[in-house]
Formats: sequence, C-alpha cells, structure tokens
Amino acid sequence: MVVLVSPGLDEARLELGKALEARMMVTMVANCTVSYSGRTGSDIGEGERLIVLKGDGCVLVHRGRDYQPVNWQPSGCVFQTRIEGGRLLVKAVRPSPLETLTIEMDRIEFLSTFNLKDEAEFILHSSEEEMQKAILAEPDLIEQGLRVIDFEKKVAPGFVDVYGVDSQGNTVVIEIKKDPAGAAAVKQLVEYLKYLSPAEGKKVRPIIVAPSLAKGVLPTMEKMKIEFKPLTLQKSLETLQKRMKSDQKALKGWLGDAPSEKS
Amino acid sequence: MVVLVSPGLDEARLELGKALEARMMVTMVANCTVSYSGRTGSDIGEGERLIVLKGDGCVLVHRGRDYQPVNWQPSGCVFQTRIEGGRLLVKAVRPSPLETLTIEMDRIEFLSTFNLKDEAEFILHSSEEEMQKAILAEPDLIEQGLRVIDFEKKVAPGFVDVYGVDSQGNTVVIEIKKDPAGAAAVKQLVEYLKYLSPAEGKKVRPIIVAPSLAKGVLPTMEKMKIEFKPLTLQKSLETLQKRMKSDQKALKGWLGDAPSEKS
DNA sequence: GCCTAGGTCCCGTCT
DNA sequence: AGACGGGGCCTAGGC
Repeated sequence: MVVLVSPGLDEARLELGKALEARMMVTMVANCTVSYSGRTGSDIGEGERLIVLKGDGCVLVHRGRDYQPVNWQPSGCVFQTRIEGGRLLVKAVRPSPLETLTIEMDRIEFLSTFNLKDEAEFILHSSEEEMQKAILAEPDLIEQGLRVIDFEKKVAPGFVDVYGVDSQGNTVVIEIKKDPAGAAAVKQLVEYLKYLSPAEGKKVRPIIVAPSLAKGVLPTMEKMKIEFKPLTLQKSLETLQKRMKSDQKALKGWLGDAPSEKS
Repeated sequence: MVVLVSPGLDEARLELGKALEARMMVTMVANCTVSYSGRTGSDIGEGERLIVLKGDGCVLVHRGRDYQPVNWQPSGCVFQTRIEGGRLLVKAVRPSPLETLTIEMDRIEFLSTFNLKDEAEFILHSSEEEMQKAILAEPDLIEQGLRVIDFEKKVAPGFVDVYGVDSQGNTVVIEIKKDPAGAAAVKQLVEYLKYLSPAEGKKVRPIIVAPSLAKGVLPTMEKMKIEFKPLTLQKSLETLQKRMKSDQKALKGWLGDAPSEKS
C-alpha cells in the first residue's frame, strides 16, 4: 500500500505506473479535465474529482455528488500514462468497441494504491430467477395440475420464461416479472404468442406472474386474454426454502440419517 | 482534507462523522462485510474493499475488480455510524423505496475525506439528439425537398422523432437511431403508423434513419414498406459544424465583422 | 461478433 | 406518487 499526499506529477506517474503494472487498485483525487471519445463523445472542464483505476482495466471518475461516475471505462482497458505540458495524462483505451478516455491532471491532491484481498462470494437473494425456480419446483404456485415442459424456451427472437401445459392440455406461457408488470411485459408476452401454437383443439394461455400490475395494462390484458397470477419474491423464497427442507429430509431418509459428505 | 492510514475504529468514526456532517466525500479501504436489504437482499463476507460515501448521500462499495460496485446506495440516503463488538458499522438508509445498506468494518487500512471543488459543466456530444438536430437543420440530408413540420410529435403511444412532408406532399415519419436499427426500432415506427394518416390522395412514408440496419429486420421493413436512409453520428456532427460556421459567417456579416461579445 | 433480456439497474420527465 | 423511455447504460448467456 502506498499513500502520497500532494505528490509531484513525476512521483505520481511513477507510483501509478508501478501499481498498474502490478494490477493494483489506484485511487487519486486531482484537479483534472476528462474527455471521452467512442460510441459518442464527452468533455468536462477543470474540477477536482475522485479517480479510481482497477487492476482489471476499468476506470471511474467521480464528482463530489451523484451515484454515477461522470466518466468511466469498463473492464478490459489498456492504460497509458505520460507527462505533457505540465500535466499528467492517463489514457484508458478499450479495444472493442474502440473507446478512449483521457484524464489530464494538473494538480494531484492525493494518490494511493492498494492490493485488495477479497475472496468472498457475493450472494444476491432473489430476483426473477428465484421466482422462476419456485415455479419450476412447485408449479401449483400458479395453478393445480400445471406441468412445466421447458423454461427459457427460445421462440422467434426471445425466450419464454416458463412453458408448460395445464390440466386440460392447454399450452401455458408464463412471463415473470419481479416488479409490477407494465406495458413492456405485456408486449413481450404478446410477441411470444405469435410464435406459439396450442395442441389440436386446445388454447394457448398466456399468464403474467408478478407481484402486481401497473395501472394502464388491464385493458390490453383483457383484450389479449392474458391472465394474471400474483406472486411475490417473498412467497417464492418461502416456497424454495420449504422445498429445500423437505429435500433434505428425503435425503436423510435415503441415507439412513447418516450425515452427508461434504464436497 | 484528512488522510488517515490504519486508523483505530474510534478515530475513524470521529473523522467519518465530521466529514458526513460537512457533506464531504469520504473514501475508505477496509476489511468488511456488507449486507443490503430492500427491493431484494444481498450479503457478502469478509474482504477488503474500497468504500466511497458522498455528500449527497450515496454510497459505493467497490471490490478489486469490476466496473460495477458490488453494493451501493443511490443519492438521498441518511447515514448512521456506530461502533459495536469491535467493528465500525456504517448504515446508509434510503427512505423511498426503503432500503438499507450496512457495512461492518473490523480493520480500516485507510480513510480520507475531501471537499471537491468542481463547478465544471459536463458536455455529452451524443446520440440521437445530434442526428435529429442535423436533420432539422438540413432536411436534405434525408432527401431533397423534405420539409420538416414537427419533431418529438406526440402520437398515441409515444413521440415521433421527426415529422414532415416530402416534395410530393406525402407525409414523412422519421425514426432516428444512433446505433444499427433493430427490430425494436421497426416495431416502434410501425406502432406510430397506426395513428398517422396521409393527406388526401397521398401516402405516409415511414423512414428509419440510422448508421445501418441490424441483420433480421430487412424482411419486415420491406413488408411494411419502411424506407432506410443511412446517417451516421459523424455525418450529423459535420453537418451541424458546417451549419454553425455558416451561421457565424452570417452573423459576422450582420455585425459588420465585429468580434462577438462573450457571455 | 451480434442479439436478447435483466438489473437493488439509475435517471429524467411527464401525468 | 407511478409510469415510461433512454443510457457511452453494464453484464451474462446463446449462437
């Protein structure tokens, strides 16, 4: 770890180069201008900003406010540094699509480099995927007798979340949303319908599964005969939890209560 | 500006509190766990991360790699700090939607606080808007004789980018895309067509203006009789540039070559 | 490489 | 407030 307060440009460039070489993270606070050129272009004049360069080749330039960086570059960039006209220039070039971020610093308040030890796994509890898992594990969440045939099924250009048949032999097409389902969700489902046919003498039943419906969509849904089945993340998680417990119990039974091996 | 290297928890909490009170930016590097609870939930175990807290109440927790923060909170949060069980806890609570981010640090490598002076304006040279401006300034970019009547014209489900008449009196409806136009662009344009009628004995001519077309859309476009006019952002910018120069020349002429005032 | 869809998307804008 | 669309969106998964 290196911490420099108000380093000279040469000193800063030296540490910066060493750190980038070693794939370390660098944070700087500097008075700078930033310009971007690529898919579009941008410019911002002089100001003090926090600059973060990571070992995987991404860049963040943050102002004193706002969640979003004012300029950035995603992972995979090649860095160059050089001193020119009394300024420290840092270029981050992304090869594809070709994009260039250029930071020109004339006064560096502060520079530090770190090697962050972090092997932890990130666990996100629940999203659409959890709802899908719950439906696959327990189709009765939607309705009794539903059998799931496929999921993430490819139709024309897109993917049906869950695809199955109901107890009457009708085709069931489910679009899952974790947030209140709006017009976009309905449109998506309607689009899929064009490419799906029911069995002989049967119907296709499009169903939106979501915690609730946005306000304007009811008329369209009625017109298109789309059904709505409320399901929350909460409920999905509970279902999966229960399922896991009963699976464990079943496993115990199979193994005669012996503790299972660890992988 | 304050810079502390390996501060104790109490010292860190003191500086943190002072900085947050003063709406300054704080950056820390610490061994920590982070948990989030709100629209969904997440957890991550022990690891060293870069933590940024800004004066407008947003938080970023960055790992050693990846462009995106592993955890975050947008602007508008209320911060709380406290020491508990040998750890420094920082909570960032967002009132609506109610979400809580909790960072528990047990070893702080580094803490710094800054007051960033930055009044610069951010200028994005970009995108659809420049292309639209270019077309409005020079309709001949699309075809000779085109007259623009309106832009961002409201029709039932959205806004028509540019709306005009061609030299034959046909209605022209233009959808602009800065990227290769895909199925979505075609669909959007088709949607608008339902709500637009041509003049007596005339046609409605839908035109997609984009640098190129995505691969699958040609059949649909032919079927729907949608025209394609290639236009790049580059070309648009050149046109606007030229336009600006000629405007300046005209202005100079008006002012008798006097240098224009600075605002 | 392109295309599709999701995200704790974030963000502005309008009703 | 909710709803809708755009973003240099980013990112993951298929093909």
